[in-house]
Amino acid sequence: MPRKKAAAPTIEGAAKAIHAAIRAIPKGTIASYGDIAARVGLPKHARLVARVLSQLSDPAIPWHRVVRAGDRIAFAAGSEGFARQRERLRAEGHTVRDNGQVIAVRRAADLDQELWGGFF
DNA sequence: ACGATGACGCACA
DNA sequence: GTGTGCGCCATCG
Repeated sequence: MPRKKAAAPTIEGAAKAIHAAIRAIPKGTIASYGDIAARVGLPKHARLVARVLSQLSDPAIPWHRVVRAGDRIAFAAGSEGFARQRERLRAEGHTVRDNGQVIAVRRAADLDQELWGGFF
């Protein structure tokens, strides 16, 4: 059978997987946009993840656990989104500086190593 | 088709 | 540590 050409990922097509990946971030843990994209098999699509979040409708999704590379809040310091995310992150035990830098208790990117690294 | 726009990421000065 | 530039890629006018 003729192989289907690789279609460009769309919000519609990727939203479900991205939602699931974000819901899977444990409480007290943060992950970057790039982490989420890679997790759903779409490396280099961090911006797609951002787009999904910007149009997020389901309030049950812990969007606040998703930060920019370098553990920085994506919103501009001083914006509403910034304030809300900072509140939520602090509520989960993280420290957030005024400039948006997050001193994370735990990062999803390091979770695997935490689970295995100490034993081998 | 083309250029502008993002809740992005990385290299470099 | 901060600012700037460029790559990336789906969307939109």
